[in-house]
Amino acid sequence: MAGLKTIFHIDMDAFFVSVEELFDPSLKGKPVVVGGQANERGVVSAASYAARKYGVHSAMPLRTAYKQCPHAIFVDGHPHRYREYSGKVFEVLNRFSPRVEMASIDEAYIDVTGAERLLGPPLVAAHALHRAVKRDTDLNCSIGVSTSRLVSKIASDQAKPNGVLWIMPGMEARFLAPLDVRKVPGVGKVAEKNLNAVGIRKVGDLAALDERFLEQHFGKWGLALAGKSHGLDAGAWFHGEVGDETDAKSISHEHTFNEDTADADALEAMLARLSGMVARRLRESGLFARTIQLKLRYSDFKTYTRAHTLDHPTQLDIDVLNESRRLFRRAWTGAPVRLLGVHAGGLQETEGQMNLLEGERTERWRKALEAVDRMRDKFGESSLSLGTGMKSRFRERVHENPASLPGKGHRPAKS
DNA sequence: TCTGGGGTCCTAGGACCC
DNA sequence: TCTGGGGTCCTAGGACCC
Repeated sequence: MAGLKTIFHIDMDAFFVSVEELFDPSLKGKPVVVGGQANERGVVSAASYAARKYGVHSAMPLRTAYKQCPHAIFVDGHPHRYREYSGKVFEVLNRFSPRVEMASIDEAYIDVTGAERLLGPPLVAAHALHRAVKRDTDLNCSIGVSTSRLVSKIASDQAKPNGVLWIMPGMEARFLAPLDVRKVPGVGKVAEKNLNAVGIRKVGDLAALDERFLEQHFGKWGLALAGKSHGLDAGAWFHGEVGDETDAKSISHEHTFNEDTADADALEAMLARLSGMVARRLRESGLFARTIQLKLRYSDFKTYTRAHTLDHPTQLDIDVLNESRRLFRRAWTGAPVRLLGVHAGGLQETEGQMNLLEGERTERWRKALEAVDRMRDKFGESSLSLGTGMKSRFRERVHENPASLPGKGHRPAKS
């Protein structure tokens, strides 16, 4: 048994709904749909168990959810609330092990290998954690315990709602065998169909196959799938120790219009807003983007992306906007647009080589924009805007002299 | 059914280089 | 003449996850 790990996967039950219930207890026990109003463009972010009885589930269009369950209560999402409670969950987990990894806002892994003397046997420790989460956050979760991330994640899913499931070392394959292949993380609708087409329905069917067969049919992905069917962390799932920091690979923002629009001014104003949001997050995380990508979706849902790699990586609104606007003007057919997106990739921590003039220009802009960021923090997102969406007199001033933006010496008194 | 928003990873072709 | 082989970067698209 030496070398075996003990990994917990903690998954919050109906997380967004449960947080909303804390703020409005009258929602408890009722069919609740979080994500938007019944007649809005959008999808279900989370559905209460009462709503799930009517076939409502996450990712379902809101209008469909309304048809399935007209008496459901539709609630707008509150991301800041979910982040706050996600932080509370993290604090509880962190008391049990320093090796914590929030895999998303509502799920986490912790590695408790070697903590048996401190926490007791795996199942005892898991139950203690389950109680601690409930006591400190007033939220239910489910916990899977095993020797791998993969099996623990599948186990927490099987334990729902509000349960704990331990798959003892050596029992992994037997636990997985009767489950549908769709339960394996990484197997979605398309992969499920492709696997079914060659007669594979259960994880046990996968495990019984020669892995060379899977590699021949499905390539690298198939080989990783063979490993997963035996309970191993394989492929992209095999990422180092629990809690290892990984650098962000991209930053993006996108917006779906309430109604499709072919109004060039409105589209470019949105492009300016999205570019500003992306650039701001680049500055906040101290990153520079090498590649800017535009995303364009038309009424028929056909989606196009156009990317360009810059000579000099940037974190400035003006550069992100200039590039995304150039890509937009080249790509847009003039037809009504459903969605616009701006994406920054090829992220790095320095801006690299630059000549003196460019360096000075960049530095002036960076300082000005940091001042704008601070202003927005104080007075709200709409207090200042740059680029297309900006009031024209303000735009002139900025273009002539970025240093004249509110900043040092011009800062209004503290409120 | 009429399909959000923020991500990650993978594939595949062409350019370009040695 | 009639076509190499690998490596890396760029771009576009798609599956998948929460």
